Amino acid sequence: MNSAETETSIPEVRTLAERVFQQLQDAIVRGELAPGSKITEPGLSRTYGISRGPLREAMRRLEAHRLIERVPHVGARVVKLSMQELLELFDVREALESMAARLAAKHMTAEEIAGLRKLLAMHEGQADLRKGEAYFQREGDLDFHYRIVQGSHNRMLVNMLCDDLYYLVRLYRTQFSASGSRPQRAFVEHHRIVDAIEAGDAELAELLMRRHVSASRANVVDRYAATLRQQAETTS
Amino acid sequence: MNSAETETSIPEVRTLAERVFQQLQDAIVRGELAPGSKITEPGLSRTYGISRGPLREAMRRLEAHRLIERVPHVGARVVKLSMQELLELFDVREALESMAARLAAKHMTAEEIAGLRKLLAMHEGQADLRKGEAYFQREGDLDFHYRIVQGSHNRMLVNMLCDDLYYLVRLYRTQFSASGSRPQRAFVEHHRIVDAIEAGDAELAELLMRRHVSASRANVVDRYAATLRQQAETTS
DNA sequence: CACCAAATGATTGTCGACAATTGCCATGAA
DNA sequence: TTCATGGCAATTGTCGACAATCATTTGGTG
Repeated sequence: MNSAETETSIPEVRTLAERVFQQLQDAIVRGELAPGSKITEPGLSRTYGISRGPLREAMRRLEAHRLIERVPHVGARVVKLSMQELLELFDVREALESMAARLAAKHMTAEEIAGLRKLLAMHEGQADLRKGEAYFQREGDLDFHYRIVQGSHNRMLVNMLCDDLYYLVRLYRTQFSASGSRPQRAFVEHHRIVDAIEAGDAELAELLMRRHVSASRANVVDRYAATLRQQAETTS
Repeated sequence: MNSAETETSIPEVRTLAERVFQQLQDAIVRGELAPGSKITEPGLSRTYGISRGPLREAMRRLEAHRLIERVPHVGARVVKLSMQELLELFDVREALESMAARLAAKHMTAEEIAGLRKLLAMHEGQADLRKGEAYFQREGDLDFHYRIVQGSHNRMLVNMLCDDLYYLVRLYRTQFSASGSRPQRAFVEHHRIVDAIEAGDAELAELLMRRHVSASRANVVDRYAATLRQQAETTS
């Protein structure tokens, strides 16, 4: 929610390790740290001007969030993502987010639903202005899913999806540089999901969210296949 | 799989932090560390005879696994579990394990299915010998679910359920001291799930696993209500 | 020329100490 | 008696240094 533009001006976070963790997380998600690149403790220690103690703590947290991979006595490297792992992530999201939609239909308050409608209206306005520009749509899509998850009022689910998996989702988007596409389709699906939630139809909300994520997965598969085809043409 | 009985004889784990992490994890899950009790770094440092460095690393991992809760500059304490959080855990398990069953029906090999059948047969043999003794059944139940998850061949799912959530499940079992009960019912459901997996019926396997976890959740709710009633009688 | 082995360099794991922040307790005033 | 305030002790956060481990390179040998 609150943008993380305040770099080093105000020590919003209490501890050094927390701050460097957020900085590293941002750097990885934005692609500033190349995927698969080896990151070394003394190097980052010099870069961020802190000791290795808090840095190790930050790296531990990055590992827990699956943003880096560590092997004892060898080192850590930014996670290198394969297509298979991306599909695995989609399966997990399908399971978790459909459950979130079901719970949201039960527990979401009227105010939350109203905010959701307002969000969708704003997204469509932006989409009308800039067709094709997918960036805002992508962030908006993420924001939509984010709110549904929070509407489940299940803290464990919220932690899993919003604190752990969504950074991975954003990472996949930057690394595969695959836009969301599916421009209008997704909007309609979003509206239908909100309709089901507003009607308190948990089963329907769950089913629609499931199809929504599944369609997104299928879209990624198609785009990936197209990319492979294009690469084959370029090579030949 | 491989029992963790080798305490300190062979340094099976390479790093000290890893070892003390497993020890602490075991101590928490077994209830040796009281839930909600404050754990202090110098105290554990003296107890396990290691420095605070690796100990902090172990505590970070425990925090990532949701076994302890930390607040900066204040300290850490063993997670204190409420009924609401237990129910939230069940919802997450229902979503994740039903997806695991669906994927298992698609990807499980013949050998894995055969091993699953063998496991069920062994469980029933044990159950015949000691009716009411729920411990082995509980561990066996956990083992059954464990294998289904692994049968999904989805590494992300396996990590989430087997490396993160199952320690929480075991912790809830020890802290609420609620046995599995549902003695025969669960066995039948397990068999039906394997039947669906063997038939390659992903939809059915998913549905059955979903009902299975949901029924287990309802059972926990009933037992909890009974406990509350009993406490009310004792107090009055 | 290819392959194996030891040494080297760097990186990770571990440790003890210092500084900063927090919570608690005693003391004093209203 | 109760509340606020100050100081004190304990714990956490951070740092630099040492030891253990691994990857690489260089030298030697078949």
